[in-house]
Amino acid sequence: MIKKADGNYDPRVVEKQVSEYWTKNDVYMRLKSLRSDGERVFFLDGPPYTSGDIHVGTALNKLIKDFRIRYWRMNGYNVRDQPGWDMHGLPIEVQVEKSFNLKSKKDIVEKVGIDKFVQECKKFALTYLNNMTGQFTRLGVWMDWSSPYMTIKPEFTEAAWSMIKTASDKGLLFEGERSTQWCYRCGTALAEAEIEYIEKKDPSIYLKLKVKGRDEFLLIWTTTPWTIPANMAVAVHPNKDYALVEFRKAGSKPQQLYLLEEKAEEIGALTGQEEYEVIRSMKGSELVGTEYSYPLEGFCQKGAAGEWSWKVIPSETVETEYTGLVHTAPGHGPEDFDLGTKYGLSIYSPIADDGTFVQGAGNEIEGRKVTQANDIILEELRKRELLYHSGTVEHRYGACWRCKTPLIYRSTNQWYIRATGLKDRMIEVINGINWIPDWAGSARQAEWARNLKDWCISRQRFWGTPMPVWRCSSCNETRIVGSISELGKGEGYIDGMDLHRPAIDNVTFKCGKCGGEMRRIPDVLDVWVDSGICSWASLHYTSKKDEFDKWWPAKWIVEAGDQTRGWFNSQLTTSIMLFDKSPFESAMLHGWVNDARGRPMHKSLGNVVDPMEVISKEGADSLRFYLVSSRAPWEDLSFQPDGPRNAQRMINILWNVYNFASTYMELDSFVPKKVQWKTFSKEIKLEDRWLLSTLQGTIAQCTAFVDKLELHKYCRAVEKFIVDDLSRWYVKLVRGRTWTEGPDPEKEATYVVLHHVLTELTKLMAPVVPYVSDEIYRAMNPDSISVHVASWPLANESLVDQKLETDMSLAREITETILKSRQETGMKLRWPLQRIVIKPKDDTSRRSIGRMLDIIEKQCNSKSSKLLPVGQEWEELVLTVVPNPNAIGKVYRQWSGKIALLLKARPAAEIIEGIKQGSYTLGVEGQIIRIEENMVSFSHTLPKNVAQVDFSGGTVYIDFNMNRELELESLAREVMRRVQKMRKDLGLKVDELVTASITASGALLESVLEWKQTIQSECRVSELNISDEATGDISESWKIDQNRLVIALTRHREKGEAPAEASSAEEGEKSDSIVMDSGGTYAVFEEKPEKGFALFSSAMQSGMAGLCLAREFPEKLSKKYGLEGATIVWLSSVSDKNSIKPNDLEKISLQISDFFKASAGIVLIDGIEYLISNNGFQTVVRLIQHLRDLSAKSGSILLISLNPETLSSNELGLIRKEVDNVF
RNA sequence: GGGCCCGUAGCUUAGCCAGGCUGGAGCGCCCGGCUGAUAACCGGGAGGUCAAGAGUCCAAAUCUCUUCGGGCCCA
Repeated sequence: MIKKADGNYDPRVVEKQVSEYWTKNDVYMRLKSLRSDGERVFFLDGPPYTSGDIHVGTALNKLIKDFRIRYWRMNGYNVRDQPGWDMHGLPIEVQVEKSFNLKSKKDIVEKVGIDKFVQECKKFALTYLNNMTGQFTRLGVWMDWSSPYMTIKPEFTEAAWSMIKTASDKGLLFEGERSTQWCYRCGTALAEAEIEYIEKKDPSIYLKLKVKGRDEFLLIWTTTPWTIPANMAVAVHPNKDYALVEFRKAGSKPQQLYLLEEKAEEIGALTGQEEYEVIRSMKGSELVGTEYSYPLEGFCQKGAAGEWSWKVIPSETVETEYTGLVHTAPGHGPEDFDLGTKYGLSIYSPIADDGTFVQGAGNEIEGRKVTQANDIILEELRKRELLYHSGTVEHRYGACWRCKTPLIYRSTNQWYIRATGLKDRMIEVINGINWIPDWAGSARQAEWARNLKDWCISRQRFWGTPMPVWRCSSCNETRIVGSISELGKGEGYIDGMDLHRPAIDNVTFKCGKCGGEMRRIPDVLDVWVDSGICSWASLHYTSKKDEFDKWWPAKWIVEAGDQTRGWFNSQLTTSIMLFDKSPFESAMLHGWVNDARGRPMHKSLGNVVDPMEVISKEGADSLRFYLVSSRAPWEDLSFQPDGPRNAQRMINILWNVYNFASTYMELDSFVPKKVQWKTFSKEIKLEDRWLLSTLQGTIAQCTAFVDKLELHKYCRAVEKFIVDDLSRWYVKLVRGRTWTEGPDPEKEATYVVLHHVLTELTKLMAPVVPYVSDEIYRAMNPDSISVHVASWPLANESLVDQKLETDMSLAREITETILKSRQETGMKLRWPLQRIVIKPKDDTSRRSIGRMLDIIEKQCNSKSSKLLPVGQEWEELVLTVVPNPNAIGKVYRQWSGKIALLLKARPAAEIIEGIKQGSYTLGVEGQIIRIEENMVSFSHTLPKNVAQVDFSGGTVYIDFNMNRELELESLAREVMRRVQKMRKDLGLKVDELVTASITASGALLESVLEWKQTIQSECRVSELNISDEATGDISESWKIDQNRLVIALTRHREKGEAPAEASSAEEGEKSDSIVMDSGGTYAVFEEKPEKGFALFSSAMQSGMAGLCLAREFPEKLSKKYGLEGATIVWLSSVSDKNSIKPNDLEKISLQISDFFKASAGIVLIDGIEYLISNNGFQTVVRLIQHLRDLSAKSGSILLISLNPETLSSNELGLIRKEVDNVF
């Protein structure tokens, strides 16, 4: 049976219950096994980094994945959904360093030791793995959390080694000295992907280099004075125009500088030069070979001399910026390096890995950090009068994305993958991938690939996959280890050993060339290697080739846009090297989640939104719906704090529909399975068919959107259906039907429809709001496991009725038009309209409106409605004749004015009729005047108090005229509304009875008298007094149409008067402490009615009369419980003068009400179960409701004893709601 | 400097690819309604030079070009 919704929508309660249900019933694993025979889909999770809590962006990422996986599964696929974790690398090292309070890389080795440090890193990664798993789970993400892939596992190490071995075999691995981006805080090289660009203020200096043997200078510009010691040359563009310019300024010696000719004025202005003169112009090429003096001669160590050292060299890459002469330090810049290599310059880089100048670099600077050296060097240059100008500049500068330290270029020995060699193939492969959206691949990824650089994969750190390179200490021979079994051949290998540092460093090999000892080089791998190989490492590629063959490559991956240079790139590179193809068939991009103003979330900005906090307030479903619905997945999102709350509102509307449906389904014990669709097809009304049709359209739309991954559009279609179609229209239309008591086919048809719609709808919503959809789905389908096990709904074409949808939308339009007009007129919906008259513009409209007339009438609260035939005017319109004096005057000059007057006085219809017949005649001064068609026109005027409004299919006339009857009814509704409002203000239960006292005058009084019965029943007023001076617990007065209205309400019980619950709880279970107030209704849940009878007899002892209904034979009972003086009625089918048949509820009701009328007393009903099994649960509940009202009115006590085992917990709950207390 | 994305109401956005009714929503604001789904909900209103300009076209938020502004990535 369907159970009523548990109160209002509280996501916290719902999500807790649902997730407990999932866990308890192992729903996820059951789903997986149900799909195990389905077509295989390899979904590959991009591994998040285990170093903290999940971010809203991470949440969005997993949501999209979860959505698609659920959708696949609903379509029968067997999805490989292993989540992954990226667990090595600098961020964790940095945090662990902090936890040990370490200042530098050296400290790790010296103060803590690599072993302990690495252990701590591992612990850290695992801790956060657990933490984040919990958070993703709470978000409702269903992936295989019990067996994720982790980049720290041996299979990853082995896969990485095997990849590097292959790269080496293919000649794509090389070691080389290059100028690389270096983080001196972390003491390691970084790859392109690891650089974050920041705005940084730096020195901006113009330096004069003296041309040998002349009093002329080359003017160069740089932001890094600390690289001047390593200066080896000056580069110029061979084809650009340069000049030797003399600058003059009063009080200073003129100076002659080489620079770009076009920059002369600008550069002169920098130092306030008064005039400048171009001495000589030349192309850059003419400057090539010019020799200059090393500017810091004697101050610091300089690089080794070569043919081109400290000379001008040509370079096509020089741009026309600043002076156009570029300071070249091959040890400190990639382009400088390239130039240096080309011209045989010394790759001089006197900087140690911690960013200090090495010993011997020069007395003043050795041991100093590069940043400190800047000032010292500048000072020295100033002394030497070589500084033309010194200022500052703000520019984009690379920083370590882990620790934010600005990077330096430093030439070091690193290992590279020759990605440049893969460029062309990579672009081909990219073009073969299905990118969502298109431009992610064709524009972005391809663009990245075109600028591909060799990939520096070595890192001088500790927590990472070790580089599989061993090197002979005597002959330098290297060996690349490609597998664990190969490692096993080494000295010091222990079976199953941890493959991390420092253990791995103890494994040595004997050099095959010279017999010396080969030791591993201390580097670890870039973490992007770990994630770059995960598509096959997670499949245990090196040991289980069959798994690889079964799944690889992945069907689809989805990550944020920044992965173009990150994970997309690393995967493509490794995979093309090994397999010459992409490891994924399709890749989707998703946007960033920024703050409300569109700025990225940063701890420093204090604008970070914690998804867990949102979930704890608004629930995971609301967060999910908001994130997915608010825009196209690939666009950035500005996270609005209101967003999840609005989503919750939408879910709440759905919940209200469910609440509405389930309330009545439960009352009527609706069992969906018993319903045969066909049985009800006759009872199904227009609105039912309309909703079913609309649902099919929604299903079709949603499916199309999801297939295109336009998830936002899918969400909007769902929302539109729920809010507009289901809640605002359908429920409104069928409300009336559900109020009918007793069995009623039309009502049941509503149940069938609502049940069907809620079932299909929750399936449709399952991927986005997994919690609430499962709750509602299972409530509607109590025998099913979960909505997530269900199949994705299929639009049923046979239920689609396009015509009906069109007609209904016309009906909605007319209704809205009328309601709007009511509002403009000030005619409340509560006031019934006399009638509406609709004039359709054509047959189509008329047919449409005709079938919808009932609906329109009801929704507009009109007593009647009329649909005119096409072309016919409403006969009640007042037709007015409008004479045309021009036309009349032409024929009957002198009588013109008189004719006009006469025409106006005649009935218009008569004139029309006459003209129709030929002409209309009238007599003027004895003459017959013929009125032709052109002499008159007609206009319609509306009758009094009638409004005319147009809509797309015609015109509607709304009769706002009131008559006495309508007015009285309207006023009565006004009174009822006010009573209800006061009830609400009093905080009464919906079904609680009150006494009312009303003061009214005039029509209002008449209305109250006329509608007294209705007011009482509608507002649950037990006694309604009309008095001159209404008084009660609360009273309020109004003025309605000049008539004063005072309503006073009196509660039957005050809140403070019913402390039974509280006191009994405090005092424990003692029955003598149980307090039953007169007027109350109570239940005793007990297996045998002992306590019930004890309470009953003690009430009688206190002087109350007693009536007892029981299944046991009265005499026996009386003896057993000592019930002397009580009236005992035997509930039995045996005819007896003291017995009532259990199915004769009327008689039972009568007997009890007679008893209550006689005097206040106590009634005990034992054997409620018996009545229920004979009459149905709902009927009995209604009886109890009726009796409790009577009991309240008479100040009696109603006591029910029942065995809780005979009812469901749900039914018990409903009983509980009907009584004041349960003992 | 280059590539890509974006610019629509106070805010968040739909519509743009495939040009065509009066540019739709939600939030907020103002006004009203409803009270047997109700600490809900519903209706109405105000609020738009569709970033700016030019072009194509019978017709441009939509296509083209230019400019401006924001973002991401690369130099």
